[in-house]
Amino acid sequence: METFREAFWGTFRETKLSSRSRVTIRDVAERVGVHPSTVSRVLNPATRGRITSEIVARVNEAAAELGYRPNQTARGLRTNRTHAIGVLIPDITNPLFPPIIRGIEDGLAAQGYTAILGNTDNIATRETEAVATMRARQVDGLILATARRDDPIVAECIADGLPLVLVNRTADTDGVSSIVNDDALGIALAVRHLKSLGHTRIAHIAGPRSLSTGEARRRSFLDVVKAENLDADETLVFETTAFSEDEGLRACAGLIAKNLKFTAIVAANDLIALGAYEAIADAGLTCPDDISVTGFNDMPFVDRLTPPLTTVRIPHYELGREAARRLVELIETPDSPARATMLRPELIIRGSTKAA
Amino acid sequence: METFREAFWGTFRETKLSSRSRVTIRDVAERVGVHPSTVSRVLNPATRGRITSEIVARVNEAAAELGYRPNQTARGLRTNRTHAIGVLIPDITNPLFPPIIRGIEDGLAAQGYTAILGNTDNIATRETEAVATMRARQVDGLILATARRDDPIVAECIADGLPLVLVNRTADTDGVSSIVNDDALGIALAVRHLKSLGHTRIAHIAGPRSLSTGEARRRSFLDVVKAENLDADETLVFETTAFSEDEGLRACAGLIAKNLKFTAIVAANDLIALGAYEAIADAGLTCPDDISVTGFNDMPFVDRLTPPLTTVRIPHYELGREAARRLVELIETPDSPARATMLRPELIIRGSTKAA
DNA sequence: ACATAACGTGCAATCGTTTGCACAACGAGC
DNA sequence: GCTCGTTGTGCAAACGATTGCACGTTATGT
Repeated sequence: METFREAFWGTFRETKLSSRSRVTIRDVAERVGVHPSTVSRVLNPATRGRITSEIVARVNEAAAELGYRPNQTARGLRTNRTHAIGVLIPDITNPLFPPIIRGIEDGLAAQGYTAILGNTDNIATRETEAVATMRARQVDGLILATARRDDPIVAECIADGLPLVLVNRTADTDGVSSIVNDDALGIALAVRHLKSLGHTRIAHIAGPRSLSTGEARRRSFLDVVKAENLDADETLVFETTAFSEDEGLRACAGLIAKNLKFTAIVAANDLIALGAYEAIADAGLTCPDDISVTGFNDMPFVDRLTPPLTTVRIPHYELGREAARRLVELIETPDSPARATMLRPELIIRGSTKAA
Repeated sequence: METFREAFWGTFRETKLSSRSRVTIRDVAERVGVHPSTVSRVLNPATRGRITSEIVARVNEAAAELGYRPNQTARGLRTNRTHAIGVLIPDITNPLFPPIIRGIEDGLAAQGYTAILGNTDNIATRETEAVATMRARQVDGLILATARRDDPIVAECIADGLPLVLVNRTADTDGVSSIVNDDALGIALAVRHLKSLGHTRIAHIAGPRSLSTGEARRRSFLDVVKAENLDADETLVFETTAFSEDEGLRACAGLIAKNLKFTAIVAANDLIALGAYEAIADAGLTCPDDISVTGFNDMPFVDRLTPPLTTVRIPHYELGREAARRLVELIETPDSPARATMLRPELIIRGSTKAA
């Protein structure tokens, strides 16, 4: 019987050899003639110093020869650290997100972490489900680009002590780290630009108030319009249910239909601005001759539109990169405090705005 | 001493409880009063049938009450399956890729797998490094959007028996599964469209020959031009070193400078077409009045350019989705054969092409 | 009613690493 | 030359789940 098992395991090993994660720390140890733990210590920079340099050399050599690759799964089980980070975004095909994600990935990779991505389409159930999946995978932390102002997931993570950083959008919950752009400043730049062009009746197509970006931009719009002594007519603010082109179209069409005599629109983001472009064309008007439009985000390719979109540029890549850096800090420095960071936006003046 | 350890572990457990993967299969087992293996069997759909339904119910209840979440890391160590897939792409900020990635993720998620993303910027060293990282993480398979025609990584994966699917680009290696679009057909559609508009001298700005897309499109262009009895002048084909806007600009400028009297350009992809737009404008010409241009891919927003780009639409999302499906098949059906699949592209006629 | 099969559950080994502890061997101090 | 520190390694127990095997129970057939 023993011979059978021997044979079985023999072939099994062989099969495995020709396929997956074949060589283990044990194989390396055997070849060098030391204990597996010694190999482990050699491979770990922190404990390497405790081992005779000759053995270090021989272990490294053997590891290289055998093509040893540490098994992160096993390591993760033992250390309870996977060096994997869950990244939740609404939808990767929204052009706003790729640069942010790229920043996150670069930032994480630089520190030895990798990202596990999940698209949630802004659907709450998919969000909780995605978080569950990530946690089952034992991620060391989470970066959310999906936060709502009142977000149970954020609350849950904080309660559970799971390192968390919000990016792009933040939540009202306090004690949460976030990297967002300065929405208030961005809107102020846009409004002042329009004022300098002589516009006095400016409309705002706002995003959903359930999102920090929608609310902060709307709030700022109202404040700045007042501060700058422009027509502060609340009917000029139209609230959408999503930051989408369709909603922008619907909102702008509504605004035009009400015949409110505005000469400029501050859109809460670029997609809404795109919708506004359509609505303006549909109404037989032209941008910027009849109505000036500003966007928000400076998504790729909005400089190629007709007319090129005047918009508020936010540092997408840096947002992501900084979020990654912050999260790793949170993970590796046990009692680092939660901080909310705002990055500075910049107004990019193009062809969609002109003198009233 | 024992008391100290007790105390230590006590607090440790407590700390852990309030933070990470707290409740294990053992906790559930204890509460129900059964052996951990029984809990495991209940939780595994395949073995659940072997357990008394009353115990199944009690285990499920206890698991729910305790908020038990299986630890994928531990499971992966034991089963040697992580249900994680490595996805390598050149650069997520290239608008071509987000829809593909979205397709991949949706396809994987539908079958219980998750994607680990890596950007390689078409740099070989980053590719091998990324693959090493993925393999260290014990991914169950790889989807590559980064393949070159002659690609050592592809060869390595096949040699090692690591399930692999190429998407968008393929490799010359045989025995590899791939999901790509029908490049030859796409180019044929573009060329015939231009011929039908009366163009006879058509230029082609080709992509790198080291990539299957670059080579297949170039090859097809030459074939179709000949087959359709158009001017088959090899000097009308300009080869770039990358599928980028810069390269498109450079190539098109070169073509124009040589005064070759062509009236249309078939660009190997949309970014190259964008570069061509610039070069045409720089030369004081206009598209499509002086030169018609076709692209390839139908990236988001090319319908918003001036003029809107006539291009070959490839089914990005389906490409990704199908790649995911294929990979899972490869993983779960041991001896499923490698297949190369081509999806059908479609010509989208817009404003960048007009009668000669 | 008895032998046997089928069924349900427990036992223990295992996946590949890490790490606290124990313990040799060595040089140094007296 | 003996003890005491270092220093460098080995040992073995984890981490949390899966799974072949064994065993005790109950149902089945005659």
